[in-house]
Amino acid sequence: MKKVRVRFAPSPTGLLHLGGLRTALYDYVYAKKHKGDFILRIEDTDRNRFVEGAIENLISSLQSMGIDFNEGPEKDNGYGPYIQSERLELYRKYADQLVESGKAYYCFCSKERLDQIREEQAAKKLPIQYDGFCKKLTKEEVQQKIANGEEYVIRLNMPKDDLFTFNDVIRGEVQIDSSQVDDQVIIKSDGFPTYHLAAIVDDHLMEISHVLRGEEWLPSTPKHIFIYESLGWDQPEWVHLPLILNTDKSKLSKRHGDFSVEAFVQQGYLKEALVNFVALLGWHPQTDDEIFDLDKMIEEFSFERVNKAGAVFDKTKLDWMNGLYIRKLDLSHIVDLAKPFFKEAGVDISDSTKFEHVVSCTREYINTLKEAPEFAQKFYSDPVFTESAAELMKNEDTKTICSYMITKLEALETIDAPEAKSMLKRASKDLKIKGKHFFMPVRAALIGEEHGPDIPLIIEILGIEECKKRFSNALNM
RNA sequence: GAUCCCUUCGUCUAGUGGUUAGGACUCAGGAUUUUCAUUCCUGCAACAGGGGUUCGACUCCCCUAGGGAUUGCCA
Repeated sequence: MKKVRVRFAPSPTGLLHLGGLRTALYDYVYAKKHKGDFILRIEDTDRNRFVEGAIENLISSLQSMGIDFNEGPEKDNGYGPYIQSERLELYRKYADQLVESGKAYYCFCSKERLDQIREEQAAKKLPIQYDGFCKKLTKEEVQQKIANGEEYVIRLNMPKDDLFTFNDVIRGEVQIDSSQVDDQVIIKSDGFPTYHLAAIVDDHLMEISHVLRGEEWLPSTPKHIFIYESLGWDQPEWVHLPLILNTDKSKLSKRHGDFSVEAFVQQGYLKEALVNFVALLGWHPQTDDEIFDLDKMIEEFSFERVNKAGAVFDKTKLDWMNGLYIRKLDLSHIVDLAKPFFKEAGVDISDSTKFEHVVSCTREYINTLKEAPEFAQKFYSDPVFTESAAELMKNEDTKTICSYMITKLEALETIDAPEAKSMLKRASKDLKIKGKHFFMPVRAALIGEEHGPDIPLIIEILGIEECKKRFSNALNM
């Protein structure tokens, strides 16, 4: 069997988005599973859409998700360069070869003419295609026009009465009548190739075994097959992945919000959750397990378990899963990840022992790291009282409890949660105030809310001095 | 308009001729907890429709409908 070599080939036109992440993920786990190579190739053949810094961002986003490519820019394994704009001669060479063999031809049609024929075809409700006008040009005429400096493109000379039948790993046999396939431009007037030529040339030269790409490429696959055949090359396996959709079922796009990996990370989503969640959009392991890491996915991944239908991206479930990981992963790891969010919120977290306690407590309540500072605000600044908590403070019992607590705390040097717990127990007994009539006022006095974390834990986090301060403040309300 | 792809709870999905159609998220109820959150339990909720094939269809075939993608000198 041919060595597995798969590639993720994004265009540097922006940030890595969820769809790209999933494609890269499937590429990666498939390569890993079959001890193959995972190649990153940059498809920057559209100079107009190139975004400065996008290549670097794509690479860092991938790495931040734990997806490493073992071949690509800066990691040449003999198949480079891996950036298409550095491979222009190659595309030109094969385009010439296609022209030579009659599988492609020069076209000098103006944009105006193209627009016009499209308009006419639309009016007549015909398929919209190039009409082959320049196909009849003789070699001499072509030479003459080029010599005159006329702008040109090179188009594929698609057969018109053929049936393209190919096998898609996900969908099975797909048939497309060649009359439906346009004479696609493969070399643009600026001399750059289009995707259709560049991707095929590179996939062949880089010995790609499986082409994983979005389903939107399915209709143009005949063009690609035609190039393979015309050049006498063997086709790779076609693996068209189902689309990730917006809630309205349209292809996930920027118009509906920012679905970049970077944005999710900034919103406090964990790579474990993002990867896990996105993997499930179109793929499912054999078991009912939904929580898994990259290693387990490598073990279990197969194309047979990839779905055909598009998957709607549902943030609610991502939130749940993210919360799960926030609670499940090592505390120290979550503490590190939470730091930037607190810093950004302007919280002084220099007391690392306290901060660790705060995070340990806070993570039980949140689904994204971004929510953490707001929840933890009660541990770092004076409590903001809810209306009902403030009401509680006026209660006589509350005053009694607070004074009692202050006295008891004064006798202590340090306190931890178990000690606090027994102190509270004694207090409740001594004061003969029980259950929520005792605990609610205490919590309210300490954090300004009736509901929230375990009181002993709050006391431990706050420390003796802060507790005393808050109890006496409560006394004066 | 044309071509192609797709169609199980609201959403992600399991299911490959015989199942009480399973799981997860959401939602509702309950248990635990001084409270909230977590956790656990229970519940609500689906095979797009119509024809076949078959002793038997969610599963196979056809049609219809719906959705999506493509239809660029973007990828």
